[in-house]
Amino acid sequence: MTSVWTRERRTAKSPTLSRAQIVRAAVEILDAEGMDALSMRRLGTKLGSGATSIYWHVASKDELLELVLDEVFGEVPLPDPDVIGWRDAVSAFAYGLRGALFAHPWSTVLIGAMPTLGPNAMRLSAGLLKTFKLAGFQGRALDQASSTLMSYVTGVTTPEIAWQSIITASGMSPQEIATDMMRMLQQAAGDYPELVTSYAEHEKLDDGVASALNFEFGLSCFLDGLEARLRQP
Amino acid sequence: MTSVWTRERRTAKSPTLSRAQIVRAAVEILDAEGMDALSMRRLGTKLGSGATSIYWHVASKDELLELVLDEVFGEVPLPDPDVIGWRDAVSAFAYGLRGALFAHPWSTVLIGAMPTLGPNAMRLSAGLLKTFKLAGFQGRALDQASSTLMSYVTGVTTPEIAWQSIITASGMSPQEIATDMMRMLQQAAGDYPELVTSYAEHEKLDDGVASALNFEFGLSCFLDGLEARLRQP
DNA sequence: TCCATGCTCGTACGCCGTACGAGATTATGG
DNA sequence: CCATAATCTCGTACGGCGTACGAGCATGGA
Repeated sequence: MTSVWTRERRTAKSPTLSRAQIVRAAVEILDAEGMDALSMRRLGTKLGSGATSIYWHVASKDELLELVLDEVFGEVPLPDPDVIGWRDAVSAFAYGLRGALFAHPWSTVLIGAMPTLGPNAMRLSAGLLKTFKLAGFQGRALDQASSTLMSYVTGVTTPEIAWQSIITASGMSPQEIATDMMRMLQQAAGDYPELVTSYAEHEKLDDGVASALNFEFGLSCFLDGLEARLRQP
Repeated sequence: MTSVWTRERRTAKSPTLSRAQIVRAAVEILDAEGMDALSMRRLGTKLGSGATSIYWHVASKDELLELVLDEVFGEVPLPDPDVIGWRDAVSAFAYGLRGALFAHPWSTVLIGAMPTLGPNAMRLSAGLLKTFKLAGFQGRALDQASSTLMSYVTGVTTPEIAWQSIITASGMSPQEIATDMMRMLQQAAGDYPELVTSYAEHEKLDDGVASALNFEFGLSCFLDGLEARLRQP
């Protein structure tokens, strides 16, 4: 079979181990030490059980990762468009999703590697769909608007997180990084001047601030485009 | 050190093995059999050399993967905005990138996992920057427009590819898949009706067509938003 | 001829995911 | 209250992984 979500659950009511516990422990390890640190043995140890005991509750490590990813989606709040209007609701949702991904930086690599079909992911999709429907979208455009928005958020957040992870993992000072970057720009064939100025532009800001501005920029462009489409379909 | 791109190259002029060969062979394995099939031993065998010989040319498997990812970016054509205008150039670029990612479906998981700082990635960034500059963007907006566009393409392509990979990997008929999907939608708590109708909508089209329409939709929304921003900055 | 340098590769280490089946625990129903 | 079945745990083992290490080989300059 192909995914946790497309097969019936195991009955499972055990005192010592449960899916929920396993998933929670896995998230803790991931948050604390990242993907490489998560092994079934390690997880077993953390749960105070044998490594292979986990396999009764979960078919494989991949399946566990699907569960764990859906857990991240579970943290995303779903604002009510009836209260704050569709555009603010979409925007708030986007920021919420972005926040959840940042809170669990390992999640972005999972998104590319497996289906996002879990109940929490579906809750989000349904909520977003409802929001866009309220805005006035219908038919194919409705579907497209909501799936595009989701993809935009993950797409733009992914490299931000990758970038940040590299920096914190390398433990280098901003200055050292800048030196390396310059060396690289120089040695790149062609010596693109646009990139240098663009990088310099970037460096004037704190990384977090630059990220946020970037996110806001793309999001509002996209929403503007959507809104225009709403006026003349 | 943190990335292949931030350290000086090894001199390397060998008759029997070279970076280029290694990378090419790796891409072939990946294209033919996917990420899981790529191991250093396997790659060594394919190259007719010892597995560990590779390690003179490449510091680690991660580094190899960085090289391999940049190879994908190398396949993306960079249209000339002076000839076809900025908007068409951006659009053509977006489709080109999308095509390259589809041609190497393993590439999307790499994007989330490592820096994209290679010479080919930089060539693309620089070209895009030049295009947007010609369109009239400047300062921070210039940088934002181009990085957002890049992220949009990867973000929207990633789940499409993931979805497609799952389907082809499972080897199930479309009918079986539909059944599974319905089962899943039913068992999801709440039984979201929006999702069912949205899924039904989707099912009327060929998967490839639906993907393409979706991509075009988001892209043109985004470009509309950009264009509006160009008129009143 | 000898040596420095560039390059290959066999071996080995410590991990990994997980198949398997024997055992422990709990629930059932006679 | 016991027997049997279902549920759940886990030690062992297998094959494969990335790669550290150092001995070996080729080559070209002194």
